[in-house]
Amino acid sequence: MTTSPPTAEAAAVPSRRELNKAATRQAITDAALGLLRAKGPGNFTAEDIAEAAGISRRTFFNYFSSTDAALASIVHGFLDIAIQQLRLRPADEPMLESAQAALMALADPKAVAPLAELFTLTQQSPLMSHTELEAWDHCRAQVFAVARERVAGNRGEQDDLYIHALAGSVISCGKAAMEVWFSRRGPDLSPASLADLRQLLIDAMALLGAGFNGPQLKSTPRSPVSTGSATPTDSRSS
Amino acid sequence: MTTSPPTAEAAAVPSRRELNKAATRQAITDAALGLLRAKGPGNFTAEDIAEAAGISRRTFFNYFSSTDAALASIVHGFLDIAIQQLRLRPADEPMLESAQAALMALADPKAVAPLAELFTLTQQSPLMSHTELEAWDHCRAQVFAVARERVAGNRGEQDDLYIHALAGSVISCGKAAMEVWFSRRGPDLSPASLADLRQLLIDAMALLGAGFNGPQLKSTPRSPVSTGSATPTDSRSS
DNA sequence: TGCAAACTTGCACGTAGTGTAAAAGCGTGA
DNA sequence: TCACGCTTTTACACTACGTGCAAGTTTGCA
Repeated sequence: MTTSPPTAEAAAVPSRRELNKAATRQAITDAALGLLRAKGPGNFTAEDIAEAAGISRRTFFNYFSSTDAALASIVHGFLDIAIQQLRLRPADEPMLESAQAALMALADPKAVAPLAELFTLTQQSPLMSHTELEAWDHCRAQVFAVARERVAGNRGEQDDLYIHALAGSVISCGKAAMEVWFSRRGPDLSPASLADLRQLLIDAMALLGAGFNGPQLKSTPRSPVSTGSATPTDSRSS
Repeated sequence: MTTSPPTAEAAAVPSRRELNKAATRQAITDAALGLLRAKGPGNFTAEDIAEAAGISRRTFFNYFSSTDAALASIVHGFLDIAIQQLRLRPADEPMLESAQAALMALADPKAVAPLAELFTLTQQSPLMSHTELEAWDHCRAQVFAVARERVAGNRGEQDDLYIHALAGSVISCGKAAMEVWFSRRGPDLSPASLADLRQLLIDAMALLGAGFNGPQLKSTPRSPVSTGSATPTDSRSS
């Protein structure tokens, strides 16, 4: 078994180089998060991260274009989970349902834990905004791509507005749910808190699907209002 | 006319200092835009801008935190027009209608001209993304503030999600309309093009109000579809 | 084993952004 | 008109960022 030939699927057996790169990348983000914990946002340099990760400053910049980017990779990893799930949904499913289903994967301790910590650590200062906004926008672009694939071939001209607006709104609502959840529960990752997050994500998508009619939601945090007819909650994927 | 006393309304007669500051600020953005025209994005430094504006490098940084920020002030000025209009709308009007009405002010040559040029000049390169995203997010925060004022006093707890999601979606849809318009018409500021923009903004809000039902809009660019029935015009908000 | 490609590293360079203190400009009252 | 405070501009110095480059080192493969 001397390294299976890279015939078609190269993702199967990662070569030594790829493993090293992945390990280094991980070491950098770990070091960055550690320094964030220890010194607080904005109180450490790229050189500090490199030193903590056991690499040179120059190598750090080979992996990330800035210290912010190193931390934002956590956000990227988080959002990629949702995108990954979104791509698995059937193409004929309504986008909002697909989005809601994909977002459910985010209410998982493994997924949110790094993000929750990052968020609580950077909450007090707007030093994160730059790259974090870009991460969300990158996710928006992914949703846009998925949405366009689904409508592709039809006309692809008149639907531009629809796709752009839909992708942006879905992201905004997902972001809104995350923000409300963070502001409510802080770093709480208990099952009850995660259930709350799940409900917020469902409610946010329901608001979007209902065109924001009615100035306020009447549902208490746990009430089964939202999904009733619109959402595909029946999939016992838990 | 020896400088009317600054009794209560100080905005009436701007002092010499304020005029100077405003002029300097304007000179900087003009210089930045000029350099962008001449050299292209990313091919000039903060010192270049300062020199072109007739000030020192240090003074430039007293006004803007980066070269991007100087250019993004154009975006800020553009979006502030909409926010200004939004605050003038009656408080009992449904948010989506207020938003649509406010957005109409953007389809004005005076307002969009700087933005259109900025956009065409930076379109080819992602060098703008950083600060431009922040400008839109700042606008989102303003919309959020307006929305919260309208619902204030009721409960202000359960509606957090509603307000966050609404503000974000409104911005996303406005942004989508602008993007589609730019990609369609480029720097075209003709009346027909502006009418197209107006229609796109209306359609975007209509999509939002209709919960993105129906995978695609059937309306041709000029058809009077939008406001007629699709929008959440049932004013008596539940 | 040896070669080619990929990766890391140190060095140097220009630029970004900020603190500080002196200089210039502005407002005001005598 | 002048002199006194406050604000703004400016020059200088300094740290950190981000990148090009030319070595050195590791990995893949024959």
